[in-house]
Amino acid sequence: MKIDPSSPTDLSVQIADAIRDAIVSGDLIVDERLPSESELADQFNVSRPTVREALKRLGAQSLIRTQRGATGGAFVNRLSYTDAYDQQVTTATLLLSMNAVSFETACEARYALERACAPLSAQRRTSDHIATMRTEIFRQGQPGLTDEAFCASDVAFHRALVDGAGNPVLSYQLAGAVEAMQPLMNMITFTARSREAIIALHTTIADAIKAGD
Amino acid sequence: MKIDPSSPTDLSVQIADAIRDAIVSGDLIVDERLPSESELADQFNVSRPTVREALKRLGAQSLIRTQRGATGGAFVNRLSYTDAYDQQVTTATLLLSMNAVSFETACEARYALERACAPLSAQRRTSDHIATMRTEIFRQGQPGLTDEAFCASDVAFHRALVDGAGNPVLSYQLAGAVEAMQPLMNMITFTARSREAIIALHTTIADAIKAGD
DNA sequence: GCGCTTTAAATGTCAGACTTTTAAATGTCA
DNA sequence: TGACATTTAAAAGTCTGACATTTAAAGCGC
Repeated sequence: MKIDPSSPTDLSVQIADAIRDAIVSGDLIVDERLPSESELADQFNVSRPTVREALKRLGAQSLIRTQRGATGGAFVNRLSYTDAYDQQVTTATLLLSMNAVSFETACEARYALERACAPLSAQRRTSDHIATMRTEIFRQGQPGLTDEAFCASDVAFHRALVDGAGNPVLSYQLAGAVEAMQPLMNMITFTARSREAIIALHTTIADAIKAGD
Repeated sequence: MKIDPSSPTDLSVQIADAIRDAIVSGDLIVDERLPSESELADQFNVSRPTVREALKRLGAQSLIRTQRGATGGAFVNRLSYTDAYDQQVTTATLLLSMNAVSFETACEARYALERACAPLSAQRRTSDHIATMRTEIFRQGQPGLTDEAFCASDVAFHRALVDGAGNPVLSYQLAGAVEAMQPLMNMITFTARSREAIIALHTTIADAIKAGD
């Protein structure tokens, strides 16, 4: 692992990239302990704060975790499904809220992805998933429900549908599309009529999934 | 924006979260300049290195960019599609390489996602997409092609298929599944027979897309 | 009015010290 | 001997203050 002090790129970025590459390429394996900050500073011939900034970058990407104390240090992190999921949701939310993609595009993507999940979900869903879907449909039919609560319930319904497919990669992908759309959907006012239409659609879907179709 | 100095959580993490929330919630808008590091240090009542570590975290997530010089500083970043795409690929690659999800699961997800894209792609693909697909199929049929090159061509084929759908969100989602699988696929040896089967499948797909079906 | 120089503001980097946390080594007592 | 308390050392977390570098704008001379 080498860096170029004369490069215009920040040293902390170079160091972070060097360590990241070592992790991705497998030179550093999961749960392995990195040298201490002082040792890294010596290795790269930079100061400790610079090393720390690099480590913070890696920490932000969940590539490492740090522990204080005698046996502490920075450890290569096993990227958990939950971490990846959170990152995905944050990224997708920003993409939408900053208008990098339009609401319509996201809607279309969500619909297409759900169509892809439905057959798998029909095969594998447990009774829990069906129950969740039914509960949410019932909730959506309650009078006096705020638009915001209606949206939240809608998201919960779709998540149950996707989770039913039993494929974490799909759940993870759709999480971005579904959850990221929530803030935008909260700005929409649903009429009683449109709510009815949505509930009817949900009911049809739930029935089909239950029937294994 | 407030932090709790008595909390066990690192101050730099608290600060990063506070600023991130301000961005996501819209309190800080795109291209807005954050206060200088010294000012932030005063506001949060911490030292400048601590603020810097927080900013590095945000920079790693592409939430801000920094500029040096007189009018420099940290600016709220418009998350570009490209940035999100790169992050997605990195995350997905790690998920797979660290065995958080199995190769089979990823394959299934890829297949399901592609089925979702195919109808859209059939409608919207340009002749460029078709041409790319044909080129890659031809390349795959070349004798003497290494397994690695065969994989790369396979990835290119699938990317053309997805891009044909003209939906950046779908392209972005599938990018993770497709590109992340490449390193694992590179470890597979393809027999002449299995290559033939794959090429035949690709040809069928390309024909169907071209026919608008 | 154009172009060069100066200057100030901001980030990037460094050095060294101190604080806090944590676990292991050591010591003490029943 | 064994369980518990104490000490100690290692490491991250934080702070202070300084200097280097970059960059754009203000100032100046022609």
